[in-house]
Amino acid sequence: MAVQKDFSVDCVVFGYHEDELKVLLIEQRMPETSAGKEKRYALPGDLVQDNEDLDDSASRVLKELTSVELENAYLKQFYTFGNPKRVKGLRDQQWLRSFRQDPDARVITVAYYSLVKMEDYNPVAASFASETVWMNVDEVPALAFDHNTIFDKALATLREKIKYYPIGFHLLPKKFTLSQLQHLNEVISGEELDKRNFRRKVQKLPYIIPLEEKQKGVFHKPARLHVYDERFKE
Amino acid sequence: MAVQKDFSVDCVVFGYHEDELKVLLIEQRMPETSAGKEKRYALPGDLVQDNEDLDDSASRVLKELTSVELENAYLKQFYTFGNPKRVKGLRDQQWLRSFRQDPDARVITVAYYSLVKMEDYNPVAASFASETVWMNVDEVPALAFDHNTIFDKALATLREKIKYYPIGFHLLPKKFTLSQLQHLNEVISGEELDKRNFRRKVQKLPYIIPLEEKQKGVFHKPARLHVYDERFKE
DNA sequence: GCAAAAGTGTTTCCGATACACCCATGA
DNA sequence: TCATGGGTGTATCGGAAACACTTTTGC
Repeated sequence: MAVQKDFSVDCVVFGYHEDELKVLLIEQRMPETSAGKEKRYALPGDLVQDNEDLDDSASRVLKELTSVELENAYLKQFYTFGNPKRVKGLRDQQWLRSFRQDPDARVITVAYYSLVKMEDYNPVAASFASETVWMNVDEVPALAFDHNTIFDKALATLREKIKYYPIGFHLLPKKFTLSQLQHLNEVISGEELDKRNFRRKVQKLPYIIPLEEKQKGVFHKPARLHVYDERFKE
Repeated sequence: MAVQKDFSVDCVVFGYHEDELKVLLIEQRMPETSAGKEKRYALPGDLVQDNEDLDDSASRVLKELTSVELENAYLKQFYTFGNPKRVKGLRDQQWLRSFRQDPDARVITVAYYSLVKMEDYNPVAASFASETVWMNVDEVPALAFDHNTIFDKALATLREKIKYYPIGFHLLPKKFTLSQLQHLNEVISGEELDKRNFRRKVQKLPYIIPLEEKQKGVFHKPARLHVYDERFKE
């Protein structure tokens, strides 16, 4: 008899807060009988349901996490992981035996990455997790299954993509200042940018729209706000 | 009882010959009882075997097609297709019922694209296909399953990638002329390039090595040959 | 000698870089 | 009034683009 097979999706959800790039992790609830009781984190994900398309499955995972309708979330498939041993670790097996119908199934997972505006976002614990946290991307601990591999590839993909395409906006509030945008770019690319050159270049872009509105309640000269013209959404 | 599931890989194999970009298709052998008897083409692909990694599966498909050891073939995963209806067309079902154990299984397919040197390549009919052909990418007919969607995305991915990364070499003979390289770039990108500017730029690249050798037996001034330094392989 | 493609330099333009000071606000 | 980040202009450099003629070979 052939090995039982299953499909899942996993989502690498990026956010940005206080000049730091974050990723959303769930704390994996371990079974009572489990040996190690320390916390363990995983990427949010789930089995693909019968008759459910892959993109819909990823959207559902995201939606269940936030209990918010994220009508326009940026969510892209980026890679599929199918190593036959990817769910065969000891603790992975313990978890699967408690929470999955077919713990011995071979599971390949289609991975998505998502960029969200953290302030719109209110993640809640899903049924199979006890807690969600935003973790600094530099401080991601050892994760369940092959999720470190998935996360690393997601981050590399994001960095690669942002070199050529202006997708960073999805991480910022609707109205943002040019400094916020610059810091975001610096954090993701890891390079410092010259303020004047950056502003000149950005202001030339057709999809960055300056508003008349200014920041309020700040401790210094208030910055002009800008919006991203969503019609350019890739 | 849940729907039976299966994984497959499909390969979009690109080649280049006489200034035209080609794709390798297999003629799908239809069952005797089949209604329509006309030819139908499909991308090469197969089910992923138990305990076989995805990349290995794609390599195997490529190798079976050519019966040649392609030690260094350029072969990259690019997208996964999992629409629940993707194998539910009438002719698709006829084919599956004749050639697959679980014709009703839901199959998601991990798609790869490959760049090969056509002159090294000697594709043979695999057991499930009667013939293979190199088809001009502009003349690809209606294919089996969702293979037109897969092909379109592969071509888009190739065009996108080649904008920034020098992967075209994998399509050319080991020793090539700068004109061949220029034409290749023009065909893939769809844009004409200035000869002098192109040559200046290319000669500055560290991974294009000029040889002392020249073309022979041509009807005009023989061009200098160049090689791609494989150490730069992406 | 002619057809066919190879090969070669210079000028112009534009975007990328480097760099330092004044401004508006809340405390 | 001061601390904080916001906002601005110019000169230089280097790569990108435009452009036409001579060379080598086989026939």
